[in-house]
Amino acid sequence: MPELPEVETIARGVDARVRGDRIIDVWFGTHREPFKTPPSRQAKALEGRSILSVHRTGKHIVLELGAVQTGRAATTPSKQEASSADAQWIVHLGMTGRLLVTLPEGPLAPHTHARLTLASGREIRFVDPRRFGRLDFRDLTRRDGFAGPGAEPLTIQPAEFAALFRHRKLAIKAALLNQSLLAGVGNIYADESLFRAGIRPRRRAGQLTRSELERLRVALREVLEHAIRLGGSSVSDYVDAEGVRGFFQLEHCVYQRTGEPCRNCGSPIRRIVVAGRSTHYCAKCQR
DNA sequence: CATTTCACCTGGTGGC
DNA sequence: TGCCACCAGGTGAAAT
Repeated sequence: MPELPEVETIARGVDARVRGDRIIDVWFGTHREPFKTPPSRQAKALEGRSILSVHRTGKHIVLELGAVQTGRAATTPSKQEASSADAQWIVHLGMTGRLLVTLPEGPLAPHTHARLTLASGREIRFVDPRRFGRLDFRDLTRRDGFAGPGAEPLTIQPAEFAALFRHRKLAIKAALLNQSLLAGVGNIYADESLFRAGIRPRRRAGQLTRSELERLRVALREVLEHAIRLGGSSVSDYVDAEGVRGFFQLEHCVYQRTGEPCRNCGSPIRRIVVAGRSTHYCAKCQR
């Protein structure tokens, strides 16, 4: 379901609701797929920890966690900085995952795999029908904090961006989807940014000119920033932490618009398959 | 090593 | 209505 703008929207919403709260109880479902770290170990490690902050890295949501508090429950939210976190809970939403902050009495959605009861009375829920999402606990006293290999598309500079694609023979669309190059770009924003930059998805990454690459870098950043402002794209059932849909799907120029007229020139949008994924483009506007 | 293909899951849609 | 093929926002292992 979620690419960078959707994950950013969710992370911001969750942060606003649970920052400074504390995890007092953890329930996990019985399906094994969502758990990178065994669920029994994750549950034990999460219980009692305070949530210092929540943020996005690539398509991952990272909860920065403070040490387990002993004795009486703290009633005042922690003022600690994320830098003092000694653990992280890392959530990847896969294709259909949702991370919701609800009240415990709220209706339980099918395919709910995790419920974290908080001291405030709220609850964090992870729901994922297809079970492609992943939940992972990381002990920062034993290893470094989570960081994917891919660069952040919102802040990468021109030279570094160009270097990612140099000498590569694969299609630029496939390269954009490779999370170890850029973190956070998925099928929607790969297609939309290539349209905005006027570049055909099948062009070989290493053959793009310097100016085409710079157009692509700027187009990608603008598309992602615009989508974040609109709360992401709700193609089928994506919702943010409050269950609210995004609006960027209304502004898609090519994604899932096969046969419809190009918003720029009117020619029909084409659908092809690149890197095993549906790919949409305008043959006239993209060269 | 770089690149491509496919399996992993459930659910929705559209054709017959 | 039922059955089936196909499609879906992702990724990582296996094959090439």
